[in-house]
Amino acid sequence: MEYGSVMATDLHATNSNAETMLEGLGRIKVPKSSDVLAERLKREILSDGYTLGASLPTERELVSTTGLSRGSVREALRILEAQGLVHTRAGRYGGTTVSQPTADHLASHINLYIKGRSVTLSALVEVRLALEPMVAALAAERRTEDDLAVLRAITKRIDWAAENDLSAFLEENVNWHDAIAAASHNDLLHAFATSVSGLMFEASQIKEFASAEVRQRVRHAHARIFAAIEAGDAELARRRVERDVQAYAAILAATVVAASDVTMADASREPV
Amino acid sequence: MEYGSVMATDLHATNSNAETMLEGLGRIKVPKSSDVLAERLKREILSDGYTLGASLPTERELVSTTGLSRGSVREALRILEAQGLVHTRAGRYGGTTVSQPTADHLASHINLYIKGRSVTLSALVEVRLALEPMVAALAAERRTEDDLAVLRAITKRIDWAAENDLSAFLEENVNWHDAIAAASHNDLLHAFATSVSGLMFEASQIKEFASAEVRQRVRHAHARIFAAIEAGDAELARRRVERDVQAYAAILAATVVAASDVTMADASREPV
DNA sequence: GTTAGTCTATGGTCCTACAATTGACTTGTC
DNA sequence: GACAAGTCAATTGTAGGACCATAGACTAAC
Repeated sequence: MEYGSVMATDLHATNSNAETMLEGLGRIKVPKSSDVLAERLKREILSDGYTLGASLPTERELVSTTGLSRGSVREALRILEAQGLVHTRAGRYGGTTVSQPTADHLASHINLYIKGRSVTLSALVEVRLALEPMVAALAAERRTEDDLAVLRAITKRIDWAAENDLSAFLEENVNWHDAIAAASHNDLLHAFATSVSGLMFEASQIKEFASAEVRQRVRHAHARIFAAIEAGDAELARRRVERDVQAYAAILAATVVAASDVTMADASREPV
Repeated sequence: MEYGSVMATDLHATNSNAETMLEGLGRIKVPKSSDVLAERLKREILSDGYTLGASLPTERELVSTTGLSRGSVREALRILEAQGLVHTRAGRYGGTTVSQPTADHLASHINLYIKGRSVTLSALVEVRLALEPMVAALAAERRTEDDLAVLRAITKRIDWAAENDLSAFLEENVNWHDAIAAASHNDLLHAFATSVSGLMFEASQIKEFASAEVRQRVRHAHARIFAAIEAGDAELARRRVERDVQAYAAILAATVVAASDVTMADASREPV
């Protein structure tokens, strides 16, 4: 009862003034079906229950309930997967299940932003200067015995690598900072700090500025920071880290001719 | 020399020792073709030239060069699109072009992480306490006249909304913090600070704790912070923001019974 | 009871065909 | 000559079908 021939001139009605009767509506965007589905599923996952391991409908069920093709459904699922919201397994009793974005996932996107946008090294230093002191203060307040044990183990490896294996030294250095961030017991802060300082040290690597003197300094700074965290002195840890980061930034700026011009467009790591 | 039949009872090995000759290789994972392609393209986009607007090969070209099906190619492109690395347009002379992840994009992923992982409100406060003082200090050093003009305009709207429209008040409050972050002229810091404080105020909204007294306090704090930034006094701006954030956190903690137990699992906004 | 094989629902991949889109090109009209 | 309208063609968007690969559960055999 809705498609009388009378209405034939309604939609794509041959020219005439069909447009002028519509006022301000600018640039209508027609979303892709996969985007729409992805958005709807995301909404459901976030708002509703959908506890952690819960299963979404199978692809073929989604096809029949949404009326879309399987290809579109799969594209939507790839989007959700890229966002870290779902995980799919093949095989019987497989399917797509709800999952949580991991810290690595977030770090990967942060890295993409930094590299893609050519964020300057000096901007990175500023962010690090904001994050790391807080990380250290919280770590001092909350570190467990396990946290300390991990830090001691890393310190031992750093001591060895400092005189034997340069790239191992840099890698363990990243691990050290990661362990401190973990000891803060604040997931979000951990993810932020890790990806930022990870990229900083990556930049250090391509600049090859880790001279013997610098390595010595780093070890000394680590020892002082560790002591403050071990003692549970938040303010002391904060101040020492602040000094360390500033010193590191100064060295980096002195090594690189003009740090403010350096961007992060270099070799691509493999984060996710 | 290590797999005598004597050791046959090792794994679940009754039949033959075919496995034992292979040493440590655990759990072989077979990646999906779309993931492989997405990874390769991402690598090329990040490392190589591929200047901003550059065009990737068409879908059908990718099909013929990679040997994959068009469906797999499209899934790979959806992944890259979700990462903000490419943008596709239909039609002749359309295709997929290289783009940069936007700040909104990054903020969206941060929000997903926070909501998905049920980050606590107190953790959010800590991160904010790390970021905002630095934001204010940089803003004081670098703010342009335009930045100040924007802030003045927002302040005016806030003053009006504070006594007339509660939800507008909260929204403009977010805008105010966003404007400060923009004035820091550090993209990464801006993105971090905006999404974190955005979520904080979202939490405030569902707690409906913006009493008349709180609104008055907020306006007063804004005025003091603005004055410091306008004067270009970085240290003053830092201290004042620090105090403000702490005060805000205290009020929030007092309103909510136990702030450390509150998570960010509420209605889903629409970020990207 | 342990092993080996079979079953089957599910995702993974490929193929083909057509619809929708859109910028460039061509033609027409004044 | 300038502007409008229409045509064209390459490209993405979508649908539908077919088959392969995977992997947990079940069953049978030893």
